[in-house]
Amino acid sequence: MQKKPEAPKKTLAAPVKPVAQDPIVPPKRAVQPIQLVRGMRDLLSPDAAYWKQSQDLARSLAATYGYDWIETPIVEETALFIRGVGKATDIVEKELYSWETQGGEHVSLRPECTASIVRAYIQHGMLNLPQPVKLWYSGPMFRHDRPQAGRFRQFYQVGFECLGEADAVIDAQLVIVSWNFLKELGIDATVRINSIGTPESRLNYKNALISYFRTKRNRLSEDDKRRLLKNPLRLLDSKDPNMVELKAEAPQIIDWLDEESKAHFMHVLEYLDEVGIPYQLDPYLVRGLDYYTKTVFELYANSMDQELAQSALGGGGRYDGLVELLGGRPTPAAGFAIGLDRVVSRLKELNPPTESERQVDVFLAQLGEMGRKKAVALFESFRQANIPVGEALAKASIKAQMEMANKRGAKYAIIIGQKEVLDGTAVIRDMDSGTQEIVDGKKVVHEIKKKLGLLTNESKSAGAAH
RNA sequence: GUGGCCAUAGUUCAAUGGUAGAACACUGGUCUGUGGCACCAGUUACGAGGGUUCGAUUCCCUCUGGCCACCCCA
Repeated sequence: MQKKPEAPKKTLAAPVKPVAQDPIVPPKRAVQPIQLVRGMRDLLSPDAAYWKQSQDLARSLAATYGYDWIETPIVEETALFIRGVGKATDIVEKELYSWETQGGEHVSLRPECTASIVRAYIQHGMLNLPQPVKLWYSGPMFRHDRPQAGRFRQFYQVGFECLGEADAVIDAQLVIVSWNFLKELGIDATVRINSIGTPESRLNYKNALISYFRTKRNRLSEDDKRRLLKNPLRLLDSKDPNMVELKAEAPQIIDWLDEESKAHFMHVLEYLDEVGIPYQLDPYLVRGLDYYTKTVFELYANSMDQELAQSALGGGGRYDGLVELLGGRPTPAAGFAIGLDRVVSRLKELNPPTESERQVDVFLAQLGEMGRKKAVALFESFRQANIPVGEALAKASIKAQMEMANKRGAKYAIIIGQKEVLDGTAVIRDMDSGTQEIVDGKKVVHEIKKKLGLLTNESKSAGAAH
């Protein structure tokens, strides 16, 4: 190859008159590629196995623990979340995707699913079903938060909710299920658990906390002063080093629980002890949603190297007041949700993806137009026989096809060229040994079945009778 | 939402005030009858807009997106 292009380029360039009538320079690209919307992402095929693994496990746990499938809409009336999650929470205050529809409805993308489940429970009269009603869900949630690793604006949760039963054993079993979920995926996690009592006892505690911190007001950071006014419970998980000291002296919620909540919490812990679930009592654990009562818990990944910021994998608790708050009859309930995005990234770290691309046992290679035609038909025969076969029908070179066969880990390559078509045969190549045999073209599927050990005794004789 | 760092081929990374290279990947060839090797060739990028400048991918501003910390949580 000479450098011929030089000349034509110049001759082409010369006659172009710099008319410059249109100042718009032809763009390098026809159109600009469009970026992802902030905080959104594509889930791609190489990760499919991890998603499937966790979703399958959720499904099977649901079956064994007796949870029924439910899927609620992604869009709900905004009021559901304002009432359900709580007006003063971060989720509602600054993370809600809300808009007004053409019809004037005020709707939002769900930031979590519990409120929707409760709405469905009320709406479908599930209180008439045998109690408790146990439901599980899996799907995308949306929060307009600042994205970071492990934090997306559309993220996926799988959750279990148990409505209509107040007993502490429910709380315990929910912790057990969520723990088992992570455990069976091979994720080492810690349960942190606490009780925040009834709304009344919590209010008393809140007041005690406020008066305690008021006396230390001058030692609080601006941030913490704001929290003291807005959500004093949040002061407890402040990371300000100053707070560690102040916290130690602060009243603890445990001491402010009513007798019933205290007993309830003790029962929950006893059940957990019985099953041997490791947990940490965390007197500072208060969840960011208003609806929780009594038991609250969170699951954290135990990271091996450095402490990851986004290590919260899930959480849940009891929400005895929520059904009533959303217009149903007073109904006790509890549940949890686990963040699949973080679980999947954890799984991926734990079991790095293997190099294996789409593996097939058999690869079908063809040569020449006649061979290709035959191969198209033969591929269909394999499909009917339910045997996955790789192909590159659009490729002409046998070499390229053999490369592909190798890349996809095929044990056998079937080769059909001009010659085979004329003879009514096919070549089967053993990719490991490199040996080849010529078989009757009509029996290729049968031969491959035999080699792959897919023949039962019956089909063996059936194949022979053919 | 606040603050900081960052943005170059599909990916991981270079270089440069005079419009860009490598590796891997991809496509083709050596080789219309055979893969795991080798060699050769080729395609593909300065996130967007504005400013400074004779000239900007490089400097400045804005936007967009990513990462980190906070906030909060999954």
